[in-house]
Parts: sequence; structure tokens; C-alpha cells
Amino acid sequence: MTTLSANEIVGRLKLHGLRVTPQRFAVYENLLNRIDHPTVEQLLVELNQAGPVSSQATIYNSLQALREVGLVRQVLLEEGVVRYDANVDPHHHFRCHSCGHIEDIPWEAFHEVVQSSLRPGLRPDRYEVTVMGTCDRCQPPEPQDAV
Amino acid sequence: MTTLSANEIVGRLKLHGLRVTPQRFAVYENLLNRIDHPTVEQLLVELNQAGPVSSQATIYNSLQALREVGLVRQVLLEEGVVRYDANVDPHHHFRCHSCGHIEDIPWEAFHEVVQSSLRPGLRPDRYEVTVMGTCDRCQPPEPQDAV
DNA sequence: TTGTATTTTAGAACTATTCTGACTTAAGAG
DNA sequence: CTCTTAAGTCAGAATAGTTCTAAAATACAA
Ligand SMILES: [Mn+2]
Ligand SMILES: [Mn+2]
Ligand SMILES: [Zn+2]
Ligand SMILES: [Zn+2]
Repeated sequence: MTTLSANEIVGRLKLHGLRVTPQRFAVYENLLNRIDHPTVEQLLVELNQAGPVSSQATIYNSLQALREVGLVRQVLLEEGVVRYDANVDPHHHFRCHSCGHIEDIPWEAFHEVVQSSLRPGLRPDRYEVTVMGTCDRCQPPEPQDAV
Repeated sequence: MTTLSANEIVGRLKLHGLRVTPQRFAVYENLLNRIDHPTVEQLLVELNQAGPVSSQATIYNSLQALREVGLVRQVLLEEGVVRYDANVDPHHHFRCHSCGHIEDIPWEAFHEVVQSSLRPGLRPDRYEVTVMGTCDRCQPPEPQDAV
């Protein structure tokens, strides 16, 4: 989450062979500066809030280009909702089904569990845990109890 | 995976307050008898293979009804692909990114890992592990080795 | 059997995403 | 710089998965 400078963002794009257009820059910069895993619609609204920056088609194009070089990934947690994430380091996700809040779960949280637990024959090379539950702000009306 | 008799299937539907129509029965029965997590399209083709059984709209309707009473669940593993599963017991999924084969991973495989590994404040009530890798039939071109 | 709320269905509508093709631009070469 | 052109942008059309509509059919309780 360390905020990247404009130069660093440009550097990353060029490093991956992407031309630096204002639209592409804006999409990536915006995605880097938020932790909420936005949808295309949300990106579109926020980017064009203070005057037009990017068309819808270009946001789709930019996300696709960024995805192809591995700077951005999709996150699929809900049916019919595609979210985008500029955190491409392996990690997991938590989703509050009360308020919809989504947050990252560090990769280390489920350390090494998977590799050892699969049946022989399956060669895992990636895995991801999705946890659904209730976040801090949405605790259900329970009186008092601990884990 | 124990094959259910027609009577048992009817019983389940009624138990959940669903009327037993030929279409709804066929959708649920088909889903119970396969382990491949089919899409709507695949269900449509297979159900109507030997003469018309159910329209597309009715398959969507049936799946929605079955889902609402908890007899069927969706499985989201790939972008833009919604799959259905009549196994509603908690379990995880493996997906071979070579052939697309999908298989269940028993719930016990990752027993108790999650509950203990989350930050305080989050109350998990469901979680799911998605493992991507290579299945038996798609082992990469390695010379010789055994399991 | 009958009555009625539910279900089925073809086709229309809707929605997220991709495509099209004319125009614009980033950036390397000279 | 200026030129050149492959790459990018964008409005609108097209596509695809899903839901809606409303008329006809039907499950099932009485
Ligand atoms: Mn994330
Ligand atoms: Mn399954
Ligand atoms: Zn919440
Ligand atoms: Zn395979």
C-alpha cells in the first residue's frame, strides 16, 4: 500500500512494455491507491468525477492490458461481480456479507496448508482462500462471547 | 454421490416446499448424478438431448428455486463462467488449468486452518479454498517419476 | 373434480463486456 | 524538433449470459 510516485507508476508501465497514456496511467494509479477492489463501474465513476478522463471502453482496454502484463488481477467473490486488484502478490480475501466490505488476508495466514493436504495426482501451483463472514463494523447482535 | 431414487428426489423437493414439476425434477436429478459442476448451457444440452425436456428459461428458474432452498449452489472458479453443484455440503474445489477438469476437495482437507488464522475483528462463518493446478491426466512433460 | 397459485415458455429486455472502425497519440528514428 | 506509424482512444454497434413478461399449462389441496 506504499503510495507510488507518478514516476514509479510510469516506470512500471514501461517496464512491462506498455505505452503510458493518460487513461492507462489513471486507471492503474487509481487502482493502486485503493484497497476496496472496485468494479469497472466504480472505476469509471471515480475517474471521471472531475471531468472526463477515460471512456468505459478504454477502462476495459486498460484493465485488460494491465492484466496481461501481470500488474492487475481480477477478483471473483460474488456472482456477476468482477472486481479488480492492483495487489498482485499472492493473498486471500475476506468478504463481509453484511456490508460487502472486502479486505485482503495476508498470504502467510494459511501458510503451507494446501500443498500437503491434496490427494496424490493433483499438482497445485496456485490456491486462494475466500472467507465470508462479518467484519468489525457489522458484528451481529450477540451479547458477550469470545472465540 | 450415492445415487438417489426418484422417490428420494421428490421427497427432497417437497421437503423444501418446492412443487415437483418434470422440469425441476430433471434439473435436480441431472445435477445430482454428475460431478462435473456443469454450466446452464451444459445442463440445457444434456437435458434436451433425447427430446425436449426443459426450456432455457426454466432451467434458470429451476436452478434459482433449488438454490433458494439450499439444494443447489453456484460455483465460481473462472471469470464469466457460472457452474452449479448439487453437493451443498461444505467443500473446496480443484481446477486443472490445462484441461479444465474440476473436482471436489473434501472439507476435512484444510481442517480448522482458517478459524485460527484471521485477524481479530473478523468473524468467519464460511470459507472456501480454490486450488488451481494440473490434474493426473495433464501432468507436464516431465521425463520419469512416480507419485 | 375443481380452483387457483405456481410454473413453463418463447421471445423481449436487460446488462456486462467486447468489437468496429475512424480518429488520435506516444514515442522511437532521423 | 519533426516525422512516422504502431498502438491507443472512443462512441456506438454487437454479443452473450441472464432476467423479465405475460399468456398458456399444470401441480396439488380441497
Ligand atoms: Mn486483494
Ligand atoms: Mn463441488
Ligand atoms: Zn461489514
Ligand atoms: Zn487436467
